[in-house]
Amino acid sequence: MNPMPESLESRYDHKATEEKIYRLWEKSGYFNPDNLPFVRHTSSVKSHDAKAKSFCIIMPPPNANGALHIGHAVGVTLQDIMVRFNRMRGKKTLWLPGADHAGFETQVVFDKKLDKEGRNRFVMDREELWKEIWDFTQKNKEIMYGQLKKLGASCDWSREKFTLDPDIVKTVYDTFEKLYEDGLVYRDLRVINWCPKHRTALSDLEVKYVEREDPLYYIKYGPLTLATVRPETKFGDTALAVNPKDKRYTRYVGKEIEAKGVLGTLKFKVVADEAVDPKFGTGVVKVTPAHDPADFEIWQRHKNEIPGPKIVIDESGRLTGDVGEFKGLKVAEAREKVAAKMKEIGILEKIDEHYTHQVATCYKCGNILEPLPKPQWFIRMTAKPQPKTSNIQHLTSNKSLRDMAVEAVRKGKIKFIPKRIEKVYFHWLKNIRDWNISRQIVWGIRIPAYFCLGCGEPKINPEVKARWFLVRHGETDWNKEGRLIGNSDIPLNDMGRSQARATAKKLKLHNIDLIISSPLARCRETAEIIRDVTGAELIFEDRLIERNHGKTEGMLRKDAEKEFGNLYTYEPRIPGSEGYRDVELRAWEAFTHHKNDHHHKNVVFVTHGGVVRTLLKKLRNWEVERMFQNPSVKNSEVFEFDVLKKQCTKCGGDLFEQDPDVFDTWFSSAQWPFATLMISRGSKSKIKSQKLKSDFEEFYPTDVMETGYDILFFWVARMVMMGLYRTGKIPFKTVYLNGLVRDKDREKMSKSKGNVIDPLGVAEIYGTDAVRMALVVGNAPGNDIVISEDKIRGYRNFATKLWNIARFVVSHKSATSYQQPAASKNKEDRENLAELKKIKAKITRHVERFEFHLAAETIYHYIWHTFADKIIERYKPRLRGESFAFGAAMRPSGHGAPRSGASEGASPARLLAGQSSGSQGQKILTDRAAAYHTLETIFAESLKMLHPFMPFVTEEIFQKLFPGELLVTEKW
RNA sequence: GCGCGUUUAGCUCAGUGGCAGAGCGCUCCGUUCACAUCGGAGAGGUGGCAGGUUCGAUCCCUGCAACGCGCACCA
Repeated sequence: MNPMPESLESRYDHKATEEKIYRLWEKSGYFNPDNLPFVRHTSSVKSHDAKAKSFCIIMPPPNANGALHIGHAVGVTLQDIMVRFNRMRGKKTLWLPGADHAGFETQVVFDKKLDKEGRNRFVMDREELWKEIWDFTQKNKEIMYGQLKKLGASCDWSREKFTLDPDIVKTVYDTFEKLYEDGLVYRDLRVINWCPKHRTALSDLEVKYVEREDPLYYIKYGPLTLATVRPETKFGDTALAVNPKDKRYTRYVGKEIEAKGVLGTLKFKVVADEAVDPKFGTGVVKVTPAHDPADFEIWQRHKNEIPGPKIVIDESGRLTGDVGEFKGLKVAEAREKVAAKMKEIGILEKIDEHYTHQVATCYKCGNILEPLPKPQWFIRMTAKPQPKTSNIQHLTSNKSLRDMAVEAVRKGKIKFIPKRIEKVYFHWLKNIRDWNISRQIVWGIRIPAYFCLGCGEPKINPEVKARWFLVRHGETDWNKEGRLIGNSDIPLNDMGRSQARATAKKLKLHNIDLIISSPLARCRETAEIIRDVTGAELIFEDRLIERNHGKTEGMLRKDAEKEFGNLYTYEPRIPGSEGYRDVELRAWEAFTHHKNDHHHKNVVFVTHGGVVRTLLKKLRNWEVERMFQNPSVKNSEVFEFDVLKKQCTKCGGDLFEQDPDVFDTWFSSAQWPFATLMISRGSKSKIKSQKLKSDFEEFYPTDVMETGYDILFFWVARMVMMGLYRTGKIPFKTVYLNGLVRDKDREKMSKSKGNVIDPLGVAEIYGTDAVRMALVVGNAPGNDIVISEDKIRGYRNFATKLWNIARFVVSHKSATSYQQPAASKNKEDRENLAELKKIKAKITRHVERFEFHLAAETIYHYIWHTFADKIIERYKPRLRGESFAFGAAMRPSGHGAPRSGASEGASPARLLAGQSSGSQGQKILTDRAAAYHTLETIFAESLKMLHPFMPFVTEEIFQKLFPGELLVTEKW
């Protein structure tokens, strides 16, 4: 027998309740599918048993770079509805939570933070910056998880994953390696989308085209005239092109024409290419392969005829190279000045001032993107795998990634809700191009590509045996003053010591075993600081001392230069000095000697600027000129090399340098469904011996992927590709796409517009349940969601209504346990229970069909306008024992009495003495019990049906009504 | 240019081949024992426009318009 229910407070206090209830759920452990109990059958209302035994949703990991917004709340609510519903139906239900490091997005957020602090990542040390962002995301992650709990997310926290967890990173590396082995990933020089502000490449998806009106310049090129909006790229022109069918220009094709240019006379060859539209402009285009993707392709088609990319714009969007007086100007300034100059020298024929076109901009900062030629890693979307090794057994499919993704949906293995999204999906895949996955930022998963120092051959995901570092000593006073220091024993100054400490701290992350240092004071001190911080062994090596400057030692560099000319020569020039050749000889001898002895250790060489230079030359196989062109080594600067277990297959070298770039976050996100589930939980032998299924076997393919339609291409399509590629199976069976949340004026919410609704803020005011309900009702799949505080308030009122219904029901509760009552013979009871059954079937159907908005509205209406307004009102007389006095509902038969007699002490205060004796009194009593039980059954079922939508208030009431029971695992 | 979506009450949105729905807002009435964070009653829609299919269309088809979105592009 359960204890008597507590009476309810007069008001529902969501603040006190929500936290308490979430703790109760967590304590039960039922969010972890491994702990789920056998489902009890407590209801007289039948529901069909679920056929499938498990149910799994992988939560789209929110970005760990800020608080959750209302869009997250939509997703969390919809997923939680599905998860709670399926759990209540007895399925082994897993909802796996996580967080995304969100490479570029987080980098941008962090850049802004740095900017506010007057800092800038481009001058920061990689490791230092990484550590800071790591701390930043970890902090955000914890806040975010707290927010998910506040939203009632019933996910399994024991399986929580972060996209930078080592096991996830390993999976991502393995995928990259497999792609490489299958010939589906390659590194190539292409003209890519470059954001000059963020200084990184972007994928095609991250480009936002905006319409702009710009002048269209008609420029005379010798006998021809062409139109361009970018006269400033003229310096990078390497040819002219016309359409092969354009008769006007046939006679020029293959010929070289001479043209007057801003910087003098130019000669260009004219090529014929289909890409040129004869109807646009004059039908002649200039070919600028370095700064226009289309021109780059024209060049590739005419490689033998015309010169390749000639770079005239740099990474910050300024003119560079052979551009005369325009050097250093930003693109926009240069455009005007070049145009003015053209006009001046009479080659500007005319200007169409109102030419509208689409301009590629950065989707984050809105700056105009600069097409630049850069070698990047690309994934082939439309090519079949071509394994590098002859062993093709490991191939999961012989189809291109694109074709796999198309087929899975075409064959109906993956269903989209709403269905119309399929068309968009197919259309995108049809036109897809190779995916640039390199990003020139620090925050992310660093690409596991190592380039052989000897020959440049890449090695993917190799085993690293040891890391070797070249470090220049910290600053000395002579450095500061600009004096040449060779073998003089000048100590570090304060700055030098602090530089050395910073470097030491960084090196500590790499578990240094050995420090090999030049014995000169400035190196010795630096090395000792590194030793003290890292605890590594320190030895000295005479062959690492600085170049002997001979007569110039101790002189100010400018004075020395004045007197002796160029100081930086391969052969000795200054009396008594060494040339770089001499330094190179002895330094390389020392390096190889120690490498033989210590190749398995992590080693730091502490040495001098000149020595580092010569070592870099040898290591990187530079020509002599390249060594001198390269900027000089800064005090305490570090160069890292990796010693790989296996030698380079091409040249036999074992020293490599890792690609500094990181992956596009979506590359790792694309692997999220299987990466999170492939992680071994407990020992494999345990799983094997107990014949337990691993998470991957149990839950993959997952059931539903619920996310916003705005990341259909970014994420969903790529998950399908990567899932199929790695596992041979689809990652999920159904994709449910929700809309974007808009404000009352249908504006997209954004921080900059200031129209954001903070879901946690309004939850604090109106309760989480009200927010969830407001986000679900009227929210058809794929349609944008309009939310207002009024609507939330409306559902807060509903929670209050529910609470008051509970107060009424509980106040009539007898000392009965919650058991299945015998069927009431009372017509009214039977009719109401029959209607309840219908409503339940309807709601079940709606939820199964992902029509959550309809399910929510149905239960809302049933509870308020049927149960509360009609049923309760009609039952009031019976509950008061008045029904017989009016000869109402119940037939004069006692058979309908529920098994669990509800007589003694039932609703004590309301039992009037006169009615509790005699046969008439008995009938009244049994009718009251039947009425109550019907009411309680309907209410309990209503609570269940509402629970996925409004979990907190329903659980709280359930606790009061049936102390000791848990609604969260009640049988649906 | 190609494609997609939307157009229903004052506002924001659901839904259905057969008397048109919700929330909020509005009007009137009501604080008696679940509930004023409420209850009761009510006003309010030629369902964008024009055709077609049908016994019957808000729903299906065609065209148009307005708004929104996605994709692709030529300098």
